[in-house]
Amino acid sequence: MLLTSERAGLAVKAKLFRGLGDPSRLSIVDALRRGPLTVSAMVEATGLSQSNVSNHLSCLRDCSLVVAEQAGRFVTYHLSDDRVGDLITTAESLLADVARGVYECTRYDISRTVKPHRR
Amino acid sequence: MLLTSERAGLAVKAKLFRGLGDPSRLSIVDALRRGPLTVSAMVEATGLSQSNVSNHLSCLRDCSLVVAEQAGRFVTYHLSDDRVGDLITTAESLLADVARGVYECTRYDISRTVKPHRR
DNA sequence: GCAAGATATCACTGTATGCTGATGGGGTGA
DNA sequence: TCACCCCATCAGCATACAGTGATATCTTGC
Repeated sequence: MLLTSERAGLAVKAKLFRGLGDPSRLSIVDALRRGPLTVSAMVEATGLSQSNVSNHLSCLRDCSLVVAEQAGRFVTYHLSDDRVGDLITTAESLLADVARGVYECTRYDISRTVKPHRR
Repeated sequence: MLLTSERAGLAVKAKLFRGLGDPSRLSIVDALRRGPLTVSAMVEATGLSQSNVSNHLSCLRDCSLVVAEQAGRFVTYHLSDDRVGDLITTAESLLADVARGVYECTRYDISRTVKPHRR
């Protein structure tokens, strides 16, 4: 049986993974792997609505996965730590071998991709 | 704007992270890092209900994150790939530095830990 | 000061998904 | 073959959470 401290540790780890476990958020983090971006650049890059991107950024910022820097009217975001990108890299490597299995996993809605905002 | 192929890639990656993004599933995977376990051993280790563990295993199995082996009445599970454990290790390393931020992230319900099954 | 642009916030809604309890199925030993 | 484990499956329920649209906040240039 798990100890309370173990439970808490697991919860935090799960939250970290969950932070990356949404297609929209992941697309944001993924875009930031190539370098810092402003919010509007991310809106452009991901095709998500501005409020949606901003909401996700709020979450990622609270979680210390990204860091914001105000520059005039613009706010530039970058990844807080190289290991955030490392997680994605490792995931890609793993998926190169087991992607089919993950793709066919029916527990999560397979149609759920990054949904571009109309307009 | 994202291409369709990029969208699909992101969706699969997100699903992988999401697989690890639930405290109950993560507790199962985490337990398996120390070696193969039967379902009943996982029920014992995590404190989750049998059906709950089995449901999560079904998902993890479909996603090729764990592998099942029948041995008599028992079914033994082990991680499909070392990189699954690597993801958790990297996450732990990262969290050693930014855990407070993740912990305080309010977008996800902070009270959501591994919920032991009564009885 | 004011208009315009960039970003953040908020309430609301629909839906995905985690948990449960009951049941089914398959293997095993007596 | 029959009782007993071990595990899988399924329907139902409750709820967390992603997306939207409207609005607020902040900055800059005029």
